[in-house]
Amino acid sequence: MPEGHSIHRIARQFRANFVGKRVSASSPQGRFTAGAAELDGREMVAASAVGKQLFLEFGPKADETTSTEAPAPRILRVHLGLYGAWDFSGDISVDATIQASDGRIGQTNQRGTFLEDVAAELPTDPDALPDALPESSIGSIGAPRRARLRMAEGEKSSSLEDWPPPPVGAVRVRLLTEDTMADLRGPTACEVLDPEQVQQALAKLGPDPMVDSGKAAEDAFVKKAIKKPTPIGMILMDQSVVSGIGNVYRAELLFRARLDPWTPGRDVPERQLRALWRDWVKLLTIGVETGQMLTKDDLSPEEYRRAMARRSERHYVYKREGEKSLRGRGEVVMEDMGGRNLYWAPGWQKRPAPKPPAAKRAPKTTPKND
DNA sequence: TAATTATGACGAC
DNA sequence: TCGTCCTAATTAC
Repeated sequence: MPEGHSIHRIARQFRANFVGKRVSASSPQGRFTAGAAELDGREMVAASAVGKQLFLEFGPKADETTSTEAPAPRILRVHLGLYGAWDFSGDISVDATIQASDGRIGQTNQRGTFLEDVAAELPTDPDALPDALPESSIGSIGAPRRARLRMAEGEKSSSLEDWPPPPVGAVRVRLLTEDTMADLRGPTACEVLDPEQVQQALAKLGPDPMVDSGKAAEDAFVKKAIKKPTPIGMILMDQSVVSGIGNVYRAELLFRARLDPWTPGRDVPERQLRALWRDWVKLLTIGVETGQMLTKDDLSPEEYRRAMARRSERHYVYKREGEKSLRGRGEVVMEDMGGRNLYWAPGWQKRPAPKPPAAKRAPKTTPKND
């Protein structure tokens, strides 16, 4: 689930429902007891995402405010890895456009109740998505899990006395305020850092369109990618080159760019690298606003409705091996690239001609043939 | 009930 | 290039 768009949505959720509140931190699973104790009782003062990493900043402990030294903020850094997830419950302030485990599309209300009838109000024009979604969608959770549905169903019989709900499964960290709760399961990274360590973590990351906007960000991506001998399909997954792209967005970006994933970065024309960055900006924006990795953009209203209902209908090539109905854009194959499944359409995605070796003094006219 | 799978990243050779 | 870590849902048996 978690490519870059999910993490930005999770950060939004924390900003909406946790920042500015005092937090009780615990580790029901027991694997993060010391870290939780260090955060327990602090106020969450900021929440942000860079690429696939989440940073939750906490203020000083109560007894630190009297200390002569400047109180050190503590930052919880979380990386969800392949299957980590945050589950929110309580007075979660936003309504999220979500897809339930059974494929239904709808929204959640403040206590996670699944509401189906709002699906009809969704815009049918994919290009209109980022601007057309109602304001209430901001701050929603990431992809829902069955657990959220159970929670929603349980709401009917539950009462306020059940608060907080008992942890279900292996909860690494539970963050609890008076009226909201966040449970973290299965992260690949979860640690408490000081500000300097945060800077070190950030320094390893390439630009993230949600954080680094404008030409400087695009240039930073191009500058790194254009000199690498590595296949562009690997480069897009390299978080030190560009942040937030995972296996789905990688495959879809390259299909949309008509670019052979095996093309070495240094053989990709600069204008095509710039186009890749701009398409990433577009796809990430849609992802953050909708919570879905919607990577097709030539859909009829009917196709759009189907894409919202079925994940497989949202992508051109990801997990579409054997797919032949690409409207003349070839057939999808699956290959291994660096230990990950790569999906692409060889008939459609081309390798640009390698650049001619750079001459010492580039002649203005066409060089003569020897 | 067991095996498989996953939208990730790291470290040992 | 491997193996490893972490969890839950899905699929196979």
